Amino acid sequence: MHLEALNIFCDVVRHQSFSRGAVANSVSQSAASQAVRQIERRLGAQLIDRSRRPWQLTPEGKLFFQGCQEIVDRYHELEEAVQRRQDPSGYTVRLASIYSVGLHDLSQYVDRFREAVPGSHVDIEYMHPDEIPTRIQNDQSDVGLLAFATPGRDLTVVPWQRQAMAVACPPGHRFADRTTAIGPRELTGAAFVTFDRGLPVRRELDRYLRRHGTEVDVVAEFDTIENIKQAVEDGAGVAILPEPTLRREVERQTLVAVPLDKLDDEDPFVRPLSIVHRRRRRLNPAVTEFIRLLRLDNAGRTNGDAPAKAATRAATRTTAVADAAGHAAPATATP
Amino acid sequence: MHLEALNIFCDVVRHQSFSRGAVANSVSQSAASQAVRQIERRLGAQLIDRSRRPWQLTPEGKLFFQGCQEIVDRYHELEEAVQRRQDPSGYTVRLASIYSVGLHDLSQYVDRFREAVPGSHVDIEYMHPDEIPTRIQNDQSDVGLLAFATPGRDLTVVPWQRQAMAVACPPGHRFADRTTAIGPRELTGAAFVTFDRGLPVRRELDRYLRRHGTEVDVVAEFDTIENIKQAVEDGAGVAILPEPTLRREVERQTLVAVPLDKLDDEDPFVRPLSIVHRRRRRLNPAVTEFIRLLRLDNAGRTNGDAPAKAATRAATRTTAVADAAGHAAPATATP
DNA sequence: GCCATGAATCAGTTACCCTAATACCAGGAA
DNA sequence: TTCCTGGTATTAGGGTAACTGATTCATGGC
Repeated sequence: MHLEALNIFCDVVRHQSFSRGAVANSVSQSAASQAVRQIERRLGAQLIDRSRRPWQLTPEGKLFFQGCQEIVDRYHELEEAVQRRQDPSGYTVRLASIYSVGLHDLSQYVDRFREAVPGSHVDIEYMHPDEIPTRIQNDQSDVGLLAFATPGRDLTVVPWQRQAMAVACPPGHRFADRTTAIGPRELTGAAFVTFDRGLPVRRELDRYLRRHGTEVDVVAEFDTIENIKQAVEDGAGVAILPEPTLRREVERQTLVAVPLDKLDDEDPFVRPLSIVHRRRRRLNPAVTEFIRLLRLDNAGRTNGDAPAKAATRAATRTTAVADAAGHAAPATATP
Repeated sequence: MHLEALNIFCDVVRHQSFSRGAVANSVSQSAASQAVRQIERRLGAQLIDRSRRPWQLTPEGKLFFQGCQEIVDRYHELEEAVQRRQDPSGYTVRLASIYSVGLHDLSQYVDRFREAVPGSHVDIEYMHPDEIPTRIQNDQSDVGLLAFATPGRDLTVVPWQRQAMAVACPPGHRFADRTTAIGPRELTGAAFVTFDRGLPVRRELDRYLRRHGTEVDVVAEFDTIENIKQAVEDGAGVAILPEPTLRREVERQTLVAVPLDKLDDEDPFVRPLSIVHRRRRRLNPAVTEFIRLLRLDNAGRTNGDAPAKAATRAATRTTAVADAAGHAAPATATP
C-alpha cells in the first residue's frame, strides 16, 4: 500500500471532496478517486458511502481515517527525525501570516524561539488571509496568524492579540490635531478609505459603523493595509486601521493616528489576531513550543489602546492548547 | 512510499540479511536490495553501513527501523480493525506448536480463551521445532510452543511447563515391573531409541546421559515422539521421553513409563516447554490475553513428576510478559 | 592469492499509476 | 417530469516504477 494513497484518502476526507483532496496532493481528481477505490478494494471494505450527496464516511471509513491520519503523520515525523539526525540544523516552523502582522512584531518571538530551541528556524510567509486556512489544512504551513479567524472542521483557533482600532488621517486633516478620542459618529460623511468587500475585517468595520449609525463616503477599497495607508497619506480620505500597524507612519509623521472613542457601554472596536493550527492531529514539538512562546507574554506587549485585561484573559483562557504528547487539544476558542 | 518497502526494510534488519528479508516478503533478493536503496535515496540518508561484513545499521537506520516497525505494525492493526468491524467474527490467534504438545492439552486453554474473548478463534498448526521461530519472525504465527527454546534477537521466550522425563519401555521389558525410579546408570548398554541429531532435545538427552557416565546402544533415531513410541512398542528398545506424552499409551497398557531417579543433588531432567512470541513489537490484544491464559494456571496442571515448585517459580518469574499497552516486554527469561 | 558468501548492479519485462476525456449520477430548478 | 449542474466514476493509453534472473562486485576467511 502506498503511503501517498493513504494521504490522499485522508485529504479527501478532510476536505469532504475528492477533487479538493486531489488538489491537495497535486494529482488529478481521477487519481484520487482511483486511489480511494484501491484502498477500499484491498481492505475489502467500503470506506465512503457514495449513494447520497454529499457522500459520507462509513463506520469503517471513520475508523480507518483516524488510524490513517496517525500513521501518515507518524511517518512524516519519522522522516523528519531521520533527516534531522543527519543534519542537526533543527526544526523548522512554517508560519503563514497576513501581511499586516509586521516582520518587526514577529522577529522578537522568532528570536526568543531560536534561543529556546537551539538550531531551530522559522519560515515566515506572508499571504492573503483566505490562503492561510487552506495552507494549514494542506500541511503546507504549521501555524497561521490571522485576523477575525473562525475555527473550522480541522482548524483550531487560539486568540492571540486584540489590536485597538484608530482613525488614520494625513497630518493636515481636521482630525489631526485632536487630543481626545474620536466618536464614530464624527466620521459621518467623511471621505473613507477601507478594505475590499469580502475581507472579514471589512464586514466587521461596516458592522461597527452601522451600529453607530454612521454613514461614510467610501472613496477607495484595497486588500492590504499598506495600500490603505498609502491612499490616506495621499489625502484620499481617512481610514480606521489597527493602531499597531500605524506606528511607523506616526513616528515618521506621515500619518496621524487618533484613538477611537471606546464608548464605555460596549466592547471597544478591536481587531482580534489569532493563532491557527491544524486540529486533531499531531503537532511537531517545535511548533507546539513556538505557539507556547507566541502566547506566553503577548500581554507584556503594547497593544494599542486595547485593555491589557482583555489580552491577558484571552491568553490564559486557552492555556492548554497542546497537551504534553504534542497533540492538538480538542478544545477550541473563538475570539 | 510503499508500506511493503518499509516492511521489507524491517525484515531485512530483523533477519540481518537482505536475502532472508526478501524471502520473508516473497520477493527476490534483488528487489529487497533495491527497495532498501530506494528508501535511503528518498530519505537522503544512509540506513545501512555496507562497508564491513556483516553490515550494520547506521544511527539513522536504527532510528528509522524503530519508527518503521511501529508504523507497519500499526497499519496492519488498522487493517485488521477495519475488517473486524465489518465481520465481527473476532480475533484469531495463530499458534504454532511442536507435535508433542497434544491437541488435548491445548484444547482446554483454547476453550477457556474462547470463553474469555467471545468470537475469538485459535488456529493451531503443528510443525517441526526449527520452523517455529522462523514463522514467528515472519509474522506467520503469533505464538509458538516449543521445547528447549532459546531467546533470539526478536524472539521472547516465556517458560511454560517443565515436563518430567521418564523411561518408556514395552510391557514385557525388564524395567516394566519396576516400582522404584530408575537411575540413569541402569540404562548403560540398553538398546535405546532416541531423537534425531540436530534436535535440541537430543542434545540435552545426550548431555544428561554423558553427565551420568551412561553409554547407551542407540538403535534408532526419529524426529518425532510418536515415532519413538512406536519403535519402543515394537520392542526396538527403551527411550527417555516426557512423561505427559506417554499418558495415553500407559493407559492403554501398550507402554510402561518408569520415573527417572531424581538424584537429589541436582536438578531433575525435565523438558522445558516455552511460549515464544515476537519481541519488541506490538502484540495483538487477543494474543496477549491468550498468553496470559496459557501461563495463568499451568501450575494447577499435572506435570509428570516435575516439582510443582519449579513450575510455579517459572510462571511467576515472568508475570510482566506483556504490559497493558500490548507491547512485548523487554525482559526475557530462559528456562 | 584464492575461494565462498552475500549484496549490488544490469537489462528486460511487467504491472501499476497517472492523466485526459468522457460517462454517470444525485439533487435542485423550471 | 425534464433539464441542468456540480461532482464523481470509468475508461483507454502512455509513462514509469518495480520486479526478476543473470551477472558482477566486495568482503572476510582460508
